Amino acid sequence: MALAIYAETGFVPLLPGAMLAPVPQRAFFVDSAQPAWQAALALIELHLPFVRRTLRPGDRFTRLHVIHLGALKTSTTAANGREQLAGLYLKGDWIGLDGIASGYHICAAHAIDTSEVWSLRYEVLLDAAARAPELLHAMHIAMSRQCSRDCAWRFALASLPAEARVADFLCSWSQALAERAMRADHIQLHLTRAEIGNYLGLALETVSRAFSGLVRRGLIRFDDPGRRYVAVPSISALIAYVETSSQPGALRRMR
Amino acid sequence: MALAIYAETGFVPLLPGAMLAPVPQRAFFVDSAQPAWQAALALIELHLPFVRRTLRPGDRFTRLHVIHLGALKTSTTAANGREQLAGLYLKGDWIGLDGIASGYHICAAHAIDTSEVWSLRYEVLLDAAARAPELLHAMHIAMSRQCSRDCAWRFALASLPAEARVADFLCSWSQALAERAMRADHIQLHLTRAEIGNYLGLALETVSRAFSGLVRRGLIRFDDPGRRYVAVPSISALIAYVETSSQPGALRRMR
DNA sequence: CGTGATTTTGAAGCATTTCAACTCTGGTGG
DNA sequence: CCACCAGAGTTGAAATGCTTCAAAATCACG
Repeated sequence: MALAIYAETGFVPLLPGAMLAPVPQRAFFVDSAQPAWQAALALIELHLPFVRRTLRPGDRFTRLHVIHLGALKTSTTAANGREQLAGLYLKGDWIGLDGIASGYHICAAHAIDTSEVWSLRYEVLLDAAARAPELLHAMHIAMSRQCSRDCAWRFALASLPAEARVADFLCSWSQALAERAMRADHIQLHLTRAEIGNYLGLALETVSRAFSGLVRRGLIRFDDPGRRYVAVPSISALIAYVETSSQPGALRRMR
Repeated sequence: MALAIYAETGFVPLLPGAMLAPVPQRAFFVDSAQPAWQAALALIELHLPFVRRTLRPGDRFTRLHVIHLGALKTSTTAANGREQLAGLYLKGDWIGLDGIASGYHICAAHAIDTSEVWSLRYEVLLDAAARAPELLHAMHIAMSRQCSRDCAWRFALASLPAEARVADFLCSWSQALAERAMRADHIQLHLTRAEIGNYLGLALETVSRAFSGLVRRGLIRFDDPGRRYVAVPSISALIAYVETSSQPGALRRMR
């Protein structure tokens, strides 16, 4: 795992209108070899002790978890009882990071496919990190990715119409599969239309119509009767569709 | 800073439908004394070296930043040039965490009020963290809070109608001020209606109408002619309004 | 081969966006 | 000091997109 380091330390007063600039510079570590999810799993296996356990539906516990296999969803339950899907997670993703700040987990996690999770105690992880800084960095990458993902998702939710939002959802999913060297052109939705709608802020009927629309455009295909296995003939076409759809109502001259 | 530690380490296979349960148990550290933002600033001051610098509007750089004073906004720019507000940050918040994973920053930060930022190199932070684990924990708390906040915001965006979404925005802002021992009943919006709309996924006219509606309900007041200083007579009333509004379209029986 | 859950589709209703006109604020220069 | 102007905010009316309600089709499961 080759690492390059950039950036310096500074103490910076800002005036209104000042700007901390974005993209093209590189910052922090740049991982040029192994994918992040794989590195995290390898490091954990190397440095941390495990206790093998079985979790059956209905069991409950609270810890920091790294997905070794399968797929999970997280959800929050609001005061009024409304449930809200918070995220979808695959191999190498970390779950439970939201609990560090408050001492309580905000989200519950549900397996949506046969899964295996490595469950860690936070302070054991920190101990191990003292001996293996890469392990710590792996955790930071996981948290950072989470933030980035949320950021991208926010963009979709705030600026895309229904059909493009569903398309974007599929693109993200496909990309997540590709990063894990899994088939990215066949997506198995382990979720109902209602759950997808909940996740995307749409009514389930709207999700259904969006799928139908995408099929009509030839951007996706359903090969199974249950309509839960999405085939994506051309991911780039799907991405292009999302991008053209984000033009409208482009929030005229902001700022 | 008294800390309590819970949870153990385990290795957990999951079946579909299995669940990593949520709330009521405590997890990880529970900070029972100093507020998180204050602890972070104190720890940094104690353990890290600073270089004093001035950043003028238009200057640009990329690093990890902790806000010592003021208010910043972050935004992303999509491929098609559309700008999207990503977040608002106050004293003690960390900016730039999104850059750890990819080596690139996804967001640009703009000061929306006179601000002072402490700028750190990630690897210097890690070095210092080896000697002062609390410092590391402070950073983890910051990242974790970021995730939690995004999660709550996602809820608002996906499930609240326009007027309640604006109300929720004000509630969050007010709460952020309260956590920092600042006046929480007078909010200075350093943002235009267009920016607020962009942030909340609404047209600027809708934001304006929502404000008018909230004034009509007596939930807020504008005391200035510019209509940028919001007075909130009763925060609890505002919160209550948000909660009653999240009932409808409650996404009938999900799952 | 029913039964219940999930998905699809249609039509009506509603919230939000869009388009457009107008007001107000704050800054600039005559 | 006042007139003017650009930017920001408000408000109305029409258009649109999404939700809701309703019903039918399909699938999964015992």
